[in-house]
Amino acid sequence: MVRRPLTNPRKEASQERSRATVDALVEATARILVSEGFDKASTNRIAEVAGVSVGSLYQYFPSKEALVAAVSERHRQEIMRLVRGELAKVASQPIEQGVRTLVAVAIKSHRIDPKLHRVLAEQIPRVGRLEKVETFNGGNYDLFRTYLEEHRDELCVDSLELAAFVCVTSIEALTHTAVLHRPKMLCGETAEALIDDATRLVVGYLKGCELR
Amino acid sequence: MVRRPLTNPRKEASQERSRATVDALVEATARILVSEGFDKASTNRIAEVAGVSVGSLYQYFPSKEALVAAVSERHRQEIMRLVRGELAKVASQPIEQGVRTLVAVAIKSHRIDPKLHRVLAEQIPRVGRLEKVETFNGGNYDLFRTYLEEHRDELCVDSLELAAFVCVTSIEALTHTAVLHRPKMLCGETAEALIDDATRLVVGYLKGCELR
DNA sequence: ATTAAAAGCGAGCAATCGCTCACATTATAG
DNA sequence: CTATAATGTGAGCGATTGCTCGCTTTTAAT
Repeated sequence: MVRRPLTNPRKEASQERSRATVDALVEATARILVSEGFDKASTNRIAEVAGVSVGSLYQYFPSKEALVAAVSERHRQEIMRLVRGELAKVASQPIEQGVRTLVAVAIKSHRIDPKLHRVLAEQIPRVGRLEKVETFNGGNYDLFRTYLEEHRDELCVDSLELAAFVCVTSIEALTHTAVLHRPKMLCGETAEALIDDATRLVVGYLKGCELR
Repeated sequence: MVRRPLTNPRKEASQERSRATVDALVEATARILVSEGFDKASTNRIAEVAGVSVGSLYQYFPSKEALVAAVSERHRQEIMRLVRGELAKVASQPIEQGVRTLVAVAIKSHRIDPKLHRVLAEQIPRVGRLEKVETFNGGNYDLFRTYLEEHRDELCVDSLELAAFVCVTSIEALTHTAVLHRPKMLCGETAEALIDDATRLVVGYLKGCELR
């Protein structure tokens, strides 16, 4: 059996020209996802918008899924960069203030590219290699867990593992749902009310021992 | 301009035979969604599995979307029926016990048909007439809000509206994520720990005044 | 028995999709 | 300059999709 010479191999971009092509493709995919939706993001259309040929597209991305995954990954990393930075700042602050900052940054992270965030959350079928796109929190659990460990003495919970899950999941859900489905909730003083309550929810849980 | 005689009109099933056809179609759609995924759920395949012809399918459902929407709606109503029933039982119980029961029922509701629930949550592109599928909580906010109103004196929150949002969103996210992405968390005593913590999270928020 | 409406059928059309491949162009090395 | 690799091209294939329409069968009413 003979290996086909050089047909399939999806290459890694090495020269500068090809790097630009790859960037254009990812960027075009993101733009189409936002402006036309997932259905309309066909490989032909992506290539057209990117200003390259379909052939070139398939030199760097083995499938349409791979392109969407690249867009999703880029977005996830932007969010992680923001969260990581903010978490470093509040590392030494007490729980009360730290959590409040994190709630604020959670909202902020949903505003990096809200339209893309929405499409990624609502229109992408999590299947095949898109299965692990899941939530954008993968690494956030560990980050927050580490933060909690450094404040162990302030806390009143049995398991930091479980606590991190409860806090991150709740904050993510509250901010995600608010931004996507309750836009009014983030206008004017209502936004403050949400941040207040979300903070109280989480801090009360982390510090309150009186119950059980 | 002449109206086409009887071509498009997607009819409401009136005779008994056609009712069976409609049921078979919805059931087939659900089965395919679960066993083969959204992509494979083509109208031709749905009709084949249902044991009817594509023509019959289009007599009752104007599009593939409509079929998926019907499946989603059926699932949503099953959940609502469960929640509504349980909420009636705890209506007169104190917050502490009521919330605990509701957390339990939230988990239970995710187990009505977990595989279908997962497909509906992860693979269905929320677009067109599927846009309002959203979460399965639409009516739950109001239900829970009513419950809170009847226990106003036990609570320590500014806005019941906001409180209902915070509680329902958190409980839904915690149970949803646990069932779908943390199956181990619901085995043995870990399940109790999650229920304990989720309850403490919500109750502490609803009753705790000491903070701010 | 006659008739008309209701329900069911399925071959097949038009459109689209993801993707390939034979070829052209551009860059790099000797 | 020449050779070779890297990069880019786009017509178009094969498969699939959502859906239509002319037709048959079943049911209910007269």
